[in-house]
Amino acid sequence: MLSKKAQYAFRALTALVEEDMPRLQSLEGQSPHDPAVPVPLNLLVQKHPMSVKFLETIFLQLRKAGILGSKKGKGGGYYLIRHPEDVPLAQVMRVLDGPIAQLPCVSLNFYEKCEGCNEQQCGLHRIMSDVRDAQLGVLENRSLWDLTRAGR
Amino acid sequence: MLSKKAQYAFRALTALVEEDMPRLQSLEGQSPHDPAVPVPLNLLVQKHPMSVKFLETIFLQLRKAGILGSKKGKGGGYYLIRHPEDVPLAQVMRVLDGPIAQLPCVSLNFYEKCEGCNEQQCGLHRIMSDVRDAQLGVLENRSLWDLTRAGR
DNA sequence: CTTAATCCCACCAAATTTGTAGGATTCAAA
DNA sequence: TTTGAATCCTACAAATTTGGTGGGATTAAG
Repeated sequence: MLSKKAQYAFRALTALVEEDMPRLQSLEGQSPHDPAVPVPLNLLVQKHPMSVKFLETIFLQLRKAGILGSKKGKGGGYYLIRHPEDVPLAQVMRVLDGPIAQLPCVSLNFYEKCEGCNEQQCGLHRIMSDVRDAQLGVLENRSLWDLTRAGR
Repeated sequence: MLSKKAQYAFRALTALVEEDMPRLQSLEGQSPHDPAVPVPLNLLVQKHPMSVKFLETIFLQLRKAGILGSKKGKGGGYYLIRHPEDVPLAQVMRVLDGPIAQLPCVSLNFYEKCEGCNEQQCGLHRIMSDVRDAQLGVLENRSLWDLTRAGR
């Protein structure tokens, strides 16, 4: 299951993208030239009620991971560094929740050898690799942009 | 990620199936007529080192869920009620770890409505449904039997 | 100078996970 | 009928993770 952290993050990021919508739509298909406008957290929290303090720690993580940028002081806030279409959900989840795979020994980004099981001939290893591939097939190909487009 | 409980369970169940192999192979394709032989926990633990006490609580859960049967007393132990091919991994995981889905509102067996999000037009809901389907596509179609067959 | 915002870090309470302890019960075989 | 081997059951304990909170420091606009 997704942690509350990731759930809050997705809600807030959705709101952030929607806030940035006018600018993003200004140049259809091409990357916009206007710089992103920082959105303060309290604005995002108004749309989806949650603790500002908690969201603060979440967005801080996302900033350190290179997904968000920030501007301090009055008129500051957070903004997306890349186009929302270029941020797969898998990346957000890895930053906040760690591995996506069901076992450390099948994780692509958080691999750890499992002691006492020969990966070549371990049935569980093979099956969980299939599960991981199935999950990533979706999560690497859906972006923050897709979060805002409700109907298919 | 799978809990230790589920990981231990899969290891022990693999050992249990292997222990029962001669009987299962007696009638290729057809269900065997010989009754299953109870295997005591200490035998399973010898193959994959782990706490007997902990495995006890795990197998107790699996028995109450109708996956395992048990026989008490001397010569007793646990045995599979159905053919290993008829026990999808998804079922074992649900018993021990609960929901497989990433969100309660997309879970088939542990559904809970998420407050503050209209499921019809929630982008996250739609995407996580796709993830769930992708996972179940594997987990509902791989069984305890597949755990014992190493090479494809 | 004031106000609004992020930044940073420590800490905390609750929940969950990962077991352990100790006996009660059942059954087969000596 | 005694003994030993096994499951059954419940409670509890230790460790880890989760889900936050608090208090300030820093930065920047007006």
